[in-house]
Amino acid sequence: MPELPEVETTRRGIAPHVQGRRVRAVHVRQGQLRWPVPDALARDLPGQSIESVARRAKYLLLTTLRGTVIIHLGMSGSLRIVPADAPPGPHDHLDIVFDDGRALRLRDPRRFGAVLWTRDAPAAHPRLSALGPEPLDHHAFTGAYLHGRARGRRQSVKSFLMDARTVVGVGNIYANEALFAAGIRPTTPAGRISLARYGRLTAAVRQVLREAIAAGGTTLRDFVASDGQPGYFRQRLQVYDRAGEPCLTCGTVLRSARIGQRSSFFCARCQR
DNA sequence: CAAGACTCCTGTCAGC
DNA sequence: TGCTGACAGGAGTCTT
Repeated sequence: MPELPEVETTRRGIAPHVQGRRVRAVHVRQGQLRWPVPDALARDLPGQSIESVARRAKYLLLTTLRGTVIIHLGMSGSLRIVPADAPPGPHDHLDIVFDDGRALRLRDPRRFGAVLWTRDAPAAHPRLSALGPEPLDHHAFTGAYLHGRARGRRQSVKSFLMDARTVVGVGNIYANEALFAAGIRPTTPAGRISLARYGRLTAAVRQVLREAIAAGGTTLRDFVASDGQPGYFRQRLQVYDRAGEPCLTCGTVLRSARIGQRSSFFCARCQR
């Protein structure tokens, strides 16, 4: 169930096997994902070469000269490179088969993911057009940006940070971790946080995401990279899923709370 | 308008 | 052992 680091890990894993390859066929075994897989995918993609494998927010973009495949992994999706004749498992919904006899295979038990196809510029696609800045873009994602956007908002800073219109890619794990790293209580109204603290928050978000990417992401249950390997950031989590355990900074017992229907974890001493 | 609840789906786990 | 309910890394859509 990927956030930005897991999607980026997936992107880096599949890119060398996919880039420059020509698509031979598209096999859709279960087309009822978040949205129906469009018929145009299997019609237009075969014969095309993959020019690049990019990421915008948590979307993967496989670009060709004729259009772009847009893939979202939802909560439970993963992509693997497999021999095209490998028998699919029960949740292996879609294969993109390449000219080297291998395939990019999407597995997604919960089917919250999506595979879309657009012939226009992907940035203009309705799913991508209203997204906020990339968190690793330090020109766009600044303390001043967050502070200005939060003005007058009573929403909790955690929900504000997880809203893709504010900034993309920060899901539940990394929102919890970044707020801990910045020393900010997740329940604080977004509009009541100073410019200086937002500066610290943007730095914390970038730091946490960079470290998680370097560790290959976080595996809680079923996330695997395209080579089947889990991510190793779990052992570095400071607060996520650690309610009742001691804070690794000060020893205070960590607390949990429900914020916007999402589990939240914090240290009442380190985060104020 | 902003903010919160609800929804999609399957798997897993705690508690009885 | 088996059943039930809560919950899970997302995010679009609906309601208040």
